[in-house]
Amino acid sequence: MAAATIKDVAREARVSVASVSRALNGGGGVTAATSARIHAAAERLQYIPHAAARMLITRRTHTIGALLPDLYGEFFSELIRGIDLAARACGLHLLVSSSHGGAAEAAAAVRSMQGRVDGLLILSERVDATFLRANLPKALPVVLLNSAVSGPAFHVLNIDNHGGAVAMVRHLLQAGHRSVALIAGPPGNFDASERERGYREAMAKHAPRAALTVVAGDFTEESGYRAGHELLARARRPRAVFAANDMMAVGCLAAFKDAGVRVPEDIALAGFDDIPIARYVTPALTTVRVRIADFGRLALERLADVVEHPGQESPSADTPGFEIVVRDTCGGTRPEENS
Amino acid sequence: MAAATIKDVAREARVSVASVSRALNGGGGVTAATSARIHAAAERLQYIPHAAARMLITRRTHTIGALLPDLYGEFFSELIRGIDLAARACGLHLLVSSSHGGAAEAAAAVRSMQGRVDGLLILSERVDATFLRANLPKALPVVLLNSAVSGPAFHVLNIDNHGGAVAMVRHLLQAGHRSVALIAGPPGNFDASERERGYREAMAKHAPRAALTVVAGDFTEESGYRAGHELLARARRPRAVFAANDMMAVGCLAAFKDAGVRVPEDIALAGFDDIPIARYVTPALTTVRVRIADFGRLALERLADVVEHPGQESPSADTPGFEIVVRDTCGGTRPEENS
DNA sequence: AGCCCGCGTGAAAACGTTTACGTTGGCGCC
DNA sequence: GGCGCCAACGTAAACGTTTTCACGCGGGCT
Repeated sequence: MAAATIKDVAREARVSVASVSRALNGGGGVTAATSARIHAAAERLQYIPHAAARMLITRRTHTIGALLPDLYGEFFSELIRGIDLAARACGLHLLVSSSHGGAAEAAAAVRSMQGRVDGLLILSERVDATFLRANLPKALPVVLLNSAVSGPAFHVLNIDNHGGAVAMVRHLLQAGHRSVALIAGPPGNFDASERERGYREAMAKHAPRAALTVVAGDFTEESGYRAGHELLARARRPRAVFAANDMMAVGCLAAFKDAGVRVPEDIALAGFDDIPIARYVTPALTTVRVRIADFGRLALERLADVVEHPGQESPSADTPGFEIVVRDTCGGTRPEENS
Repeated sequence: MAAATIKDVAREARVSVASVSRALNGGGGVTAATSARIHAAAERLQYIPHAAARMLITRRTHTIGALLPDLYGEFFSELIRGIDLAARACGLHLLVSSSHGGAAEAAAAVRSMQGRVDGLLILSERVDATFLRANLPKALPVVLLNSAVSGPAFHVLNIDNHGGAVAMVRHLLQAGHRSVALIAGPPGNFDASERERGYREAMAKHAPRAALTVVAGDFTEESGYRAGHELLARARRPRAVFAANDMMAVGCLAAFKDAGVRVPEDIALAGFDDIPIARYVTPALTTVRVRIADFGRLALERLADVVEHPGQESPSADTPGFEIVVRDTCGGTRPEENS
């Protein structure tokens, strides 16, 4: 038997479809008595409004789309978690679409989401302003995550890469380490460049006379391992190393272990992200934790706001908080761990 | 300017809307010439069919819903990844809905997905056969993941908990350890009970004279830690410990370390899941890896099949493969690591 | 030559909902 | 008591698509 429609409910409750719609959607204009009769009828028939029909007439899908490059690893797991939680809180559905390497794929994904979503959450390296303008109807609300595109045209939400890096480098310096080297992230990457900027800025401010040491990396464990060996081979070893993300720090730690260099006695080490593994390597990794789930939540709330009140003011620079999580790899004083 | 509709395209191409629909949906009955004209017009107007209208008339959403208990951690990250990949391959959208602790929440989630999806992928402890029958229109295709509900009524897809446990226990025994203890998972849990069943079966078969040792756990790191101490306090320490999941194994490892017990010299240890952390603890954890992404892929493909060909035969017992990943905690011979 | 078939096309119904607009009845007010 | 107004409710249009049906027409068959 096919699902009950609004007409069935109307017939059952001996009213018109209009009254059913009004009673069920709460928009007044219905006697308490009839409303009760309608609700009873709906309950009896197990009536569930047909979402598509409602979308069609309302032009609202109550769904937001999340466009991600790939959801491999803990970062995206946490991100989606935060987004999902917030979506549920806002009464919105979440349509995810990930794993598009190329711009063409991303374009196809965007296009296929047309009309299924009220707004779009986009986190992708490939996506820049021109791409967006080419592939998006400008009516569709969009919030960009961790994106280099700026300007008042789009809403952007970034992790505090810069602030976190500054805080960590300052922490290392204040722990007594004179020189801090950086293992950088991949060249084109926005997060990577922001973290490097933070490193340079903090060094310039708090250790203006120290030499800057930057070795290349690409956010992978292997690149961290290589970078670790490269640092050890240098004439003047740094006293501390700040890896632009945790995976590289883990690789670097392995390199130090293999070389018989003690951490943190011989050299201090810190990462960025606070992935779960950071807690379990030995010694446990000092890192900067960014509240990824909060990040996702903020992004969705912002998008929901834009969807609800279109044509509002230009983007505010909201960022989720971060914390320096001091564990065993950085030496110096060790405040309590904030779990 | 509002988005172009099929009528606009029809006017632009000087044909009727019916022909536009036919031309664009590929279902013959249109001259090559007119088809070309229609495609050109559609291109010119940037026409994108309105998804809701299509759903309404077609009764197909080209979307499948994934109902998960919570997407915290690597397991769900991988699972969604596999599902998403397969969904893209099948040309389906993915609507996720997670984080429903209670049955009431799950029911609400299911209800709100009504009409938005062609099928449902459900992974939830709370969901049993009666719940499903109460909350689902029986027309909606459903595939249950890792669920205890059996019978021909529903399609079920399970991880090979039993097989993995059997294989691991056998491996430990063949590595020369006489006695193997089990750190069990939470009592009501389906995965946990299946793994315990595998443990008992393998012990009965390969070490019928050995004593069975089972200590309680609940899949958390803390419970593993407690279990580790409990095992050490026993009069007769087992030679090997099989933890029903990796997190407990990690906790147990910490307990052994704290107690000065060497792994694997004094006691061997193995886990289940192969979470990323397993590789990074020292010594690296031997465990059984289940291909979670494959699991998600299989589940979605199965669901897509059911959606496409409804009323087919009862569920086949498809399960994703697993591998014993031998690392450093189990002693004995060490084959190559298969990464 | 007449007939029928099939192909290309158009008109219109249908999907289930919301909502603008009538229509009714009851009630207060003069 | 009549007039008008408001609340409650019904009617019907509209959303954008697919799909069924009918129509015209050209050509191959008998």
